[in-house]
Amino acid sequence: MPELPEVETVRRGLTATFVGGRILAAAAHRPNLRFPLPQSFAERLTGRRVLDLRRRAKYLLADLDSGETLVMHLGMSGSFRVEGEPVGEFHHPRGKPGTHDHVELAFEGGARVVYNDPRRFGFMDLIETQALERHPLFAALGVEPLGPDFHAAALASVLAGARTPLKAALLDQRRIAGLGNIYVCEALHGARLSPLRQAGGLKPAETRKLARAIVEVLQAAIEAGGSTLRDHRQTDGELGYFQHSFAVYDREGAGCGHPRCGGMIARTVQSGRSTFYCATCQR
DNA sequence: ATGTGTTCCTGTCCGC
DNA sequence: TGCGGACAGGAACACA
Repeated sequence: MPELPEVETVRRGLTATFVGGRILAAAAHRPNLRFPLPQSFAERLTGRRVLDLRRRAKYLLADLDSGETLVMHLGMSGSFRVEGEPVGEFHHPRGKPGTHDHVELAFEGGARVVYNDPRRFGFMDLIETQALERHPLFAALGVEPLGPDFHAAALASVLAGARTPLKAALLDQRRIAGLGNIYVCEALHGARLSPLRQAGGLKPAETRKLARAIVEVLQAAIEAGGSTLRDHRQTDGELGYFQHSFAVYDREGAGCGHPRCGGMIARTVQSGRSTFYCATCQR
């Protein structure tokens, strides 16, 4: 599910509860998500204060006063919700957790944060904060598209020489980190570039258009609370609504929205995943 | 080194 | 209404 805008939306929604908050109790209702949860997961969270809640690519990072960081990835279907509950208690209506509620955190003051993930492609880990950047999960991640280091030259540099299709290159988290299937399709449409183009073959003007389109679509999506196809919820349960602004994603057969184009949105498959684009104006 | 296909898991939707 | 197949926001992994 969640790409950069959805994860950023979740980060903002959890900040009031997490940052400065103390975890009074933690519970894992199963030993694994996509991967096994780390040793003594609940114990290492219990009693900890959260110093900061950050995002890197599609990862949420909660820095703890123990020197460890709780790393959270939402996979395809992960979501968080915040509920008020009696302090330190996990009280379930029928005496057991809700369907696909896998991890719960009870905060001082009564807030209860629940991680739900039907497909269980998400995962959590506890990693020494000071060693995060060297950890295999993060060491190879590419440039942060909403960060200060992202501009046309940076994009040109990570695409240089790549003979893979533009679509695949933009999905590659080692080149640029945080884009997924939706926002790659949307950004390529915004830049009027074909997803089938060879990634290393863009002209400078095309690279500039693409860099701008990426930033614009991500910012607009964050403004809208992300996109809800099925699972994504903001932490208060509200839907995202950027899906109403899609130009191409899941819009096969619809008209292209670019002025005077008149083309029709097509769907094709690239490396096993749907690509939506306008073959008339995306060249 | 680089590229593509398969896999993990559950749920939903569509056609018959 | 039921059933099978396709498909879904990710990304590690195995292979050509």
